Amino acid sequence: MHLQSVEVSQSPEEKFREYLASRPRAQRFTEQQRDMVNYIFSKHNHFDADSLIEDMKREGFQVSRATIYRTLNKLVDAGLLRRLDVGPRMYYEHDYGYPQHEHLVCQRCHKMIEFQSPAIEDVVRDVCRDHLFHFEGHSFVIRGVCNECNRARMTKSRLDLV
Amino acid sequence: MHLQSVEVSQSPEEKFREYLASRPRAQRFTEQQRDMVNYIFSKHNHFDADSLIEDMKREGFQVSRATIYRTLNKLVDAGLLRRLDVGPRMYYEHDYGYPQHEHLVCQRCHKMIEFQSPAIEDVVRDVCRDHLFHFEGHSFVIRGVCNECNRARMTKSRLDLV
DNA sequence: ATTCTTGCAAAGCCTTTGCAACTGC
DNA sequence: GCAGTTGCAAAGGCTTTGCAAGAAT
Repeated sequence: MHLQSVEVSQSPEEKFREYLASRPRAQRFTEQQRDMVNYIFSKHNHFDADSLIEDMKREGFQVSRATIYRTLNKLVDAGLLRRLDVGPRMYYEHDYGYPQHEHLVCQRCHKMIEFQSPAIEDVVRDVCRDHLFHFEGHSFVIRGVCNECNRARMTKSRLDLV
Repeated sequence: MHLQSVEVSQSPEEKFREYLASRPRAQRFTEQQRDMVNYIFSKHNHFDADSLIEDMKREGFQVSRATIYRTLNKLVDAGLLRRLDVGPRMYYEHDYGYPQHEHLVCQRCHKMIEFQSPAIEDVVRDVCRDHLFHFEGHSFVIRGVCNECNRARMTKSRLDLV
């Protein structure tokens, strides 16, 4: 179901501490931040700020909306999370320890399916070279309806005919 | 600079009228809508709602924010415009009479550079087939810094060294 | 002790919407 | 004249932020 993880030498928590310590003015590592990093990296999910808040609260963690947003931004800066700018809200996913990939997004159930494509990496490299464009990142999203939702729809329309 | 246009048999205005007339309950074609269609298709630009309002007002057209938003949605439904979900606001570009393409987005000057890539079309087709995914659309955005901004930056840093 | 983080609520930003007046057909 | 459109201002949805209290180093 998931793509294969990449070898990493530090835990996400260690990597985040290192990032915080390396800032021009050292930033602090708090309990809530530690809980967030560990919670996020204990799962492999695409998530948004709201569902993270809801899930962590349900599991008994102390989290506030403002701190979630602030820490998510730091985690993106630190290279631990990737931001997926798809639709009206931001989604996040593991960056650290997880390979570059692209997404299929189902417009009915909002599931995200990951896939890897060397061909796309090639296109990115060639296009940036041709345009003397300094690459910083890319996002590739295919929108549509996943197999399950499609089957549900077909079953329903067959029933409608009866 | 631009990609080559595609042959079309109707004017954008005609195509929009046809779309409006074909709705379950026929919708009306108003003066402000006509002005918008003609204004938008008289230029080739990526634009957002705000800049469209500003530009049209500057050229003496009567436009209101609510109507701009409402009409942009209709133009997307009608297949005249494509919506580019990049960054915090929506951008729009011609769909009718313009070929499918992808974008490089400069993070300094926000310029969008278009490019076409058959390889990407192939990847889309293959991936959707493999995942039994019903394709509805895709978006591919490469983020980075364009050549001009890069040169400006390099010139500046050279000056800084003096 | 100092400086950063937190949490609340308020503000910001973009987009949508309720409603009364208006207008295309 | 009916049904859809407009324009205003208000509301909505998501994210950021000012500030006073609290915590990390």
